[in-house]
Amino acid sequence: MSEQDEHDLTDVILGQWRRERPDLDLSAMGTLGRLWRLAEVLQPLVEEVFTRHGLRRGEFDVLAALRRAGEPYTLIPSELADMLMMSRAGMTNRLDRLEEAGLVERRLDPADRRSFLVALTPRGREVIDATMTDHAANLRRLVSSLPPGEAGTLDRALRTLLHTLG
Amino acid sequence: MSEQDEHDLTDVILGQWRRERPDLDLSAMGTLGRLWRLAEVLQPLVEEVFTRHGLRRGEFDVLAALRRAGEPYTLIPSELADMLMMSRAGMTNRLDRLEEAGLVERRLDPADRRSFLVALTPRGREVIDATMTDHAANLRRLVSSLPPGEAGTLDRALRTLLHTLG
DNA sequence: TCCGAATAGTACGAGGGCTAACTATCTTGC
DNA sequence: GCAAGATAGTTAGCCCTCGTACTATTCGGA
Repeated sequence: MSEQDEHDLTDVILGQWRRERPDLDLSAMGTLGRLWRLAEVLQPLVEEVFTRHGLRRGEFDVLAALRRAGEPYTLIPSELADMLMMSRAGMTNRLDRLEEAGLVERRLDPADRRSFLVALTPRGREVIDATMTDHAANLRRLVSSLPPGEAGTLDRALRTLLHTLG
Repeated sequence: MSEQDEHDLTDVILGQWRRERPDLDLSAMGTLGRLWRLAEVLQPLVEEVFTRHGLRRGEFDVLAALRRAGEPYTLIPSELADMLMMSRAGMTNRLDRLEEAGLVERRLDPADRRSFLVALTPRGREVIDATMTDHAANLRRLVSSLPPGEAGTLDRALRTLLHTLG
C-alpha cells in the first residue's frame, strides 16, 4: 500500500495510527476495517429494498426463513430463533409484528402443545416472493463493480476465514 | 460451486433458495452473505479484547479516535460523532460513561462556548494504548489463517467495492 | 449592529435487542 | 405412573441507539 492510495477512510485512520503508534503491526487492521465498513455501507442499500416492500430487515429474515424452508412454509419459533441466531424473546416480538401485519399466523402444533407452528399466510408468501426477486437483483447490482474473477477470489477468501473462525 | 462444497451455513441457505426459487440469480448472495456472516462472527472475537480492558466497543471507538488524533488528544463531541458516524445524542451518552469512568474529561472550549473539548485523561491514555496493543495483535491472529497473497487480494476486492459504493 | 438562520450539546421517548424469571408442557428414569 | 429436569414461549426490565424538540451560542447579511 503506497502513499498515494490513501483515498479511503480506512487508510486515513491507518495513517493516523502509524504516526501515533509506529510500534504496532497494523497489517490486519486495514482489511478488517474495510470489511466492517463495507458491511455497514451495504446495510442501508440492502434495506432500501425491504422498506419498499413494507418490511424491516428482521421481518424479511423471518419470512425468508419460512419461504426457503419450502412447503408448507411452517417452522416453530425455536427453529426460527436458532436459524437467525437470536434470542427466543426477540423472536416473540418479531412474530407479534408479523402476525399483526397479516404476513404469518400462529397455528397449533399437533405434536407439542407448548409450541406452535409459524406459517406464512398467502399474503406473506406474496410479499416475500416479490421482495426476494428485487433483493436478488439488488445484490447483483451492488457487487457488479467487481470483475468476475475478483468476485470469485473474494468469495474464496471469505470462505477460508469463516471456516477457520466459525 | 459444486454440490460437495456445501459445508458453509451460507451454502446451505443458498441451496434452499435454489430449490425453492430456481428463477433467481443468486450469484451475488453467497458472497455478500458470507461477508455479513464474517463481520458478525468476528465481532465477539474482537470485543473480547475490549472487555478484558474494561471497555465496550463504543467506548473503545471514542478513546481510539482521541488517541489517533494525536497531541493534545482533544476533539469536540461533534467531531467525534461525525468520525464515528453516529448521532450526537448517542455521543453524549458515551461521553457521560467515559467521563464517569475517568477516561476522558470535558474541558471548556476557548473558541466556542456552545461546545467543549473532550480530552483523554492520563488514565484514558494508558487504557487505550494498552488495549490497542492487544487489539492489533488480536486482529493479526484472526486473519492469520489467510495466506499473505490471498489477504492482499481480499483487501483489493473490498477496496474496489467500497470505492464504488461509498 | 442587530436579527434570523445555523450549529452545539442535551433531554426525552420510541424501538428493538438481550438476559432472567416465569408458566406450561414434555421427557426421562425409577 | 410419577416426580425431576429439560424445553417452549412469553413477560419484565435493562441497555444502547436513534430522531425530535429544546436551549444556548455563534455566524452572516441587511
